[in-house]
Amino acid sequence: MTAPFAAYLREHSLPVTAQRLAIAEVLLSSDRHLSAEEISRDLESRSIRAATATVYRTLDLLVTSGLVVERDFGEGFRRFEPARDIPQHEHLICASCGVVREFRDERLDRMTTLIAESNGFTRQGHRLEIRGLCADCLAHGAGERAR
Amino acid sequence: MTAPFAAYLREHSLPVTAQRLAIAEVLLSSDRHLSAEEISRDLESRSIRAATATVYRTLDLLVTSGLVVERDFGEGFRRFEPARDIPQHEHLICASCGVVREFRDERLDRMTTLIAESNGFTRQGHRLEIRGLCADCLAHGAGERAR
DNA sequence: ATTACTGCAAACAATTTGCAGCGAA
DNA sequence: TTCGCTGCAAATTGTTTGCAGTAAT
Repeated sequence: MTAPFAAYLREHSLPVTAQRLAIAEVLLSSDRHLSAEEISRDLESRSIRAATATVYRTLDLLVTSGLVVERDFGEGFRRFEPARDIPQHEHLICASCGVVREFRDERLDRMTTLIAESNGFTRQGHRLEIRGLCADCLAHGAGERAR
Repeated sequence: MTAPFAAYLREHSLPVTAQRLAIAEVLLSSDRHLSAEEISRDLESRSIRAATATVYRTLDLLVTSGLVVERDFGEGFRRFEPARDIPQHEHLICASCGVVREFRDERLDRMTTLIAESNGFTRQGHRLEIRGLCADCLAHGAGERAR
């Protein structure tokens, strides 16, 4: 899981350290959108120690390497997810429990390009978030991780 | 411009103070998406003094009153815009100069509702942002207010 | 008179930075 | 060895909160 990151580091003659690999491992093997704090906690639970600053510095590296993408769901902090192979996708966020579901819709690229053009802009990218209630939260009562 | 806010305050038996009116005036008469700091600076330039805390506390009031909406463009701080009468609109943001242009597209409501449903979610709302270069920045060289 | 507001400064949370010491290459 | 990394703590930034004093009702 961490091989591509190690490769990236070597290619750029940057030290391949235990902390960097551990952080990459946690994030790259996860299928969730993790915050810096969640990564720190995960490392702690695995009895791997890495200072907060190191986590942030490594996240920078992972983002510039292209292996990880940064997300901002307006929570007041950032989240990170493995880039995987999905070229562009959108997020469905449960307003109650916070679960994030990804989806892809081809129409959006075309649509946003047209909208941009009709406003005199040249499109570079877009971001769509849908908020709502997931099936679970709808079935059971109020959720927990609300915001 | 500040009349509806004064009305709101009176209806809720809350003091109508000079600071509150000044902050509402700055924001409600603006057609931009202002940050708390920009509002503070604007007040300063008009020689009106209001502490940062007061600006934030008044912004809370304006948002709960429904006269102002809060936005998060992932800049690390929030922006506020008068609610006006536009029920729902999206943002086109210039990646170079930061200018924000609003647009509306009816299809999005339907489209996002369907997408949510096909993923087992009940749609509550959505947010679409398109990033690109505005006509000006495209014509002239590199912009200034990049991020 | 009440009650809520205001400014100020301290408190906070997420993130960044400076620096001495440690560890890859 | 030589850089660059790491931990730690201090610094930053956007925002919130506690409190004594002040102003709106």
